[in-house]
Amino acid sequence: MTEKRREKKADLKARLITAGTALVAEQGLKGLRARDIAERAGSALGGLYTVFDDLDGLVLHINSGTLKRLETALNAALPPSGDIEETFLSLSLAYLRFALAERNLWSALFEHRMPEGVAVPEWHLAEHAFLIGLIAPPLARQMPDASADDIAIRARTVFSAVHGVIAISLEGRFVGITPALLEREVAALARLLATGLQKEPPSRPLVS
Amino acid sequence: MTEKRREKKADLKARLITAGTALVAEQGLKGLRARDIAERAGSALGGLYTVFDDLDGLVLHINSGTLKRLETALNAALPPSGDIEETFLSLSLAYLRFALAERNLWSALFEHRMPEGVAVPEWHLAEHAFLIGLIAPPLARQMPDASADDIAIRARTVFSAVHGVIAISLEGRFVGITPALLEREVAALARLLATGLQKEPPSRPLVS
DNA sequence: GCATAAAAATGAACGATGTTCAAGATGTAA
DNA sequence: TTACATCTTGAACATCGTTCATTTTTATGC
Repeated sequence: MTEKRREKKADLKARLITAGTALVAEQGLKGLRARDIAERAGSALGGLYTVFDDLDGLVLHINSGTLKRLETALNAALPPSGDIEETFLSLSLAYLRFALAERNLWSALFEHRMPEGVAVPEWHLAEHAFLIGLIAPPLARQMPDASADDIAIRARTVFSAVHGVIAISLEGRFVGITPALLEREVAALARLLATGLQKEPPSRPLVS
Repeated sequence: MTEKRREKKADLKARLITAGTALVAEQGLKGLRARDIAERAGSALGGLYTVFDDLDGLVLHINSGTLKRLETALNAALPPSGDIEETFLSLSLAYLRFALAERNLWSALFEHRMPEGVAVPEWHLAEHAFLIGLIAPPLARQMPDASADDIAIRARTVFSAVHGVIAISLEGRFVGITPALLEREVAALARLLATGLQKEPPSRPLVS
């Protein structure tokens, strides 16, 4: 029965992620402390480092859980029709509501930085792919001549634009904006993106 | 001559900001250390705390300088015509180039967070206003019935959308994208925003 | 069951960090 | 020059992430 060891380790890992998630939700990523996590998870300080290489490893797993919940929320918001305008609008507003509901955890997705020179592991990068997967299909219908790569890039642009509006707003860097107005802006942008972003003619020269 | 004291203090402050700016440019905001700053500025460690309350105060001033350079760069990119499409396109590409040229300093603008519960000081929030001021005038011409507040909000949406595309790309969270393709996406978005974001009819209901 | 070896959990200790403050250095004014 | 006020300094402190010798727990052989 070497299985008991596996179970204990898996249990500790789960408890650490749960504790870390709760702490990020309460105090934000900046307030996350190894000692607090260990205490909350009912383990010794060193226990954390038997499961993860360092705090960044734990944060990656916290963010992984947040991404899974985001995926669930966005999938639930997908309209059955597949109409691009309806889809973008519904996804954008669902994204906004998720960001508001899980503010600190959502922020942690984008605030977290690996140490200088250390890359985000491949398995975690791949977890972001579903976002493109949600946006690309209706977009592809509207860009019949575009390659799959171009559609993926354009889908990323669509996501990034909506994300930018929400992120800048919730960061509170500019003048504040009411939730209702933020919804209005997100909706307006989503509608515009749904109808306007045809494939750019590659030959059209840019302003230098 | 109590002036000599003022000068020395102002000189120290300038040296600290210069040193901090250089260090952020070289190693990013995460790599910024009080001891490194003091050493490079030729002051004792404690000197930093005679000028600033804490490191956040210094970062605010570093970011302030970055914003001023950004303002200069964007003003230089303003086309004489005042045409909205030309303006948005030119501003967006200038913003992208600034972000690429001063990557770490530009990142610091948005990465930096005040400690839990501490607000960004008013004087620094106000320094972001020029961005709205650049975008609002051509937008106002296209939204003759909109209030000044609505135009400011819409201008912020325009900035945020372009910023989002650039930020997500430079964060490298999704699959990488070449600089040329990023320019293409930014240009496509800028053009779309220039022509498409009319004032939203306030009565139009949103999808629930 | 018991003894023994292997593995894992523990928390004191380490190095690095931001910040403070008593002591010394420097500037101001008579 | 002297006496006072002010500023500068860097050792000391508190707190952080991380390590690792020690202790405890688990697995194995008889």
